[in-house]
Amino acid sequence: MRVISLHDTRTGRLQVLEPREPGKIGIYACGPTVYGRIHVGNARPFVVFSLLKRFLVHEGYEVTFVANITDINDKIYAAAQKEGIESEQLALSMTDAYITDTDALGLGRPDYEPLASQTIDEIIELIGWLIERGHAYAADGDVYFQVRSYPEYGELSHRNVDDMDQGEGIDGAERKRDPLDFALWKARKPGEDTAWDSPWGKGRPGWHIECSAMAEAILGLGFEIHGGGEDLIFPHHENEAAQTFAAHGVPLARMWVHNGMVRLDQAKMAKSVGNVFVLHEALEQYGRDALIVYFCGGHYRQPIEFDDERLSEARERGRGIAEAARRRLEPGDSPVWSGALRERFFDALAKDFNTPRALAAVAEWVREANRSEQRVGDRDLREMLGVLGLENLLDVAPAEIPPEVIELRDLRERARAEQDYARADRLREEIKSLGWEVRDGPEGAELLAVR
RNA sequence: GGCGACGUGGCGGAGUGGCUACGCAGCGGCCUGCAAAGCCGUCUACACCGGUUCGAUUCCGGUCGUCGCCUCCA
Repeated sequence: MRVISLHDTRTGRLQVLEPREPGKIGIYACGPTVYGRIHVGNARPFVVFSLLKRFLVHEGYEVTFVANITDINDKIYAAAQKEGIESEQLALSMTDAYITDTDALGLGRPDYEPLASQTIDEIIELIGWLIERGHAYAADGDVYFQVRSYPEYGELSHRNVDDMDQGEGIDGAERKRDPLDFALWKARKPGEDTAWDSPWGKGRPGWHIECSAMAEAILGLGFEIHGGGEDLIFPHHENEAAQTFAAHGVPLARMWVHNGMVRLDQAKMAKSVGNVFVLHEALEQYGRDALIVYFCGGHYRQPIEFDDERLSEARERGRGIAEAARRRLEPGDSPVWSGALRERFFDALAKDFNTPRALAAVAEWVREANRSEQRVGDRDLREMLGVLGLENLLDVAPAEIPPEVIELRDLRERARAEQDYARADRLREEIKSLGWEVRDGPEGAELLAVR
């Protein structure tokens, strides 16, 4: 097993991955709040942590990957009301859409995808602990976490409680003992069409508590990797960390790993900014291969710009790999030169999951194969690409060529043999108009479907 | 204002105290009737100003700029 390290937000440095139990890793990555179709930005953590899991599995770990779905939230109420439907119905349909959209990424599903609405008992229990330990208080059916009762608050996001701009007139302000306090439980408000019974009356969980509860319920305490977009560091993850430690005296997670933002026009892609590109349209336009290559083309912690040039380039890179598979690869063991590149690939991933470096090793592998005189065994490349979810690039299905295209190809071959190149070129154009490209090679003319 | 990250060749994007990243595009060449694909070569960068050092793109300080969080947010 390689030594694997990742950048931990809390300590601000690379940290060696050390499991609680040898050989086992738990990953919890915050998923979306389902009140609309997800956008490319939402897809990044899904991709990053799905691929990280693949890598850890490849390295021999038994990995449990949890990605929650937040289906109770103010935004859901608001969006449902606007559409004139029940919030439960909206959450349900958007959850379905989320599954469909992320399925299309072709990376499989996380091992668990818990819903906030199905973790209410655990949430209530956790809040109970917090009250009992003096870290939370009930007020008129709401329950708040008392930030100043927890001295470590701010540890994850590296901020000082006293430095924060506080006390904006947000709801519940008059019930809070301190503007810093945040809601664990919110009493039902008029217009809200879902609510659950609790010791504090009918209501629903606040935003952060559900993740603490779901993560603990599935992965237990002190699991290895808690992840998500870096915009969640504060307050979401800070609050999660605080709640769990305050309730149990044990850290929620050992390591906090955050991905950078996807940007559109130099600004964070976000529904609130209004500059979103929805995932399913990106998938239709560029294909999942291009999307995956695009995400892997930048280090997960850096921001990446979403634009046509970058996506087209990613598609081109994917095409190049598939092209090599078509013309040079065959099933079987890879040549000796492959070993060093394979090592470079996995070493790159072991050191803070450096996918751009890993992709560089792939590129060199492909070039090496292309310059080979004979066919090359694809085993190592398949193994490498498999970790990035791109092994399908190697499975080039021989296309079904329509008879009329073959006929034109034969006519062209005859014209070429007769050195009637003008005719041959016309025939090529004709073939092209039918969606096929002719490539003349030593073994005759090949036909390729134009993508 | 506070905290954090970043500024690399035409465009992206890694990385390192001294040694070719890599990709895409361009250009030249090989191959080829032409084209495409592929291969070879080429374009040799590290915001600015100081400092440390035999030597800094890489370490330290400052300046300028960009972005993220501090309120919902992947």
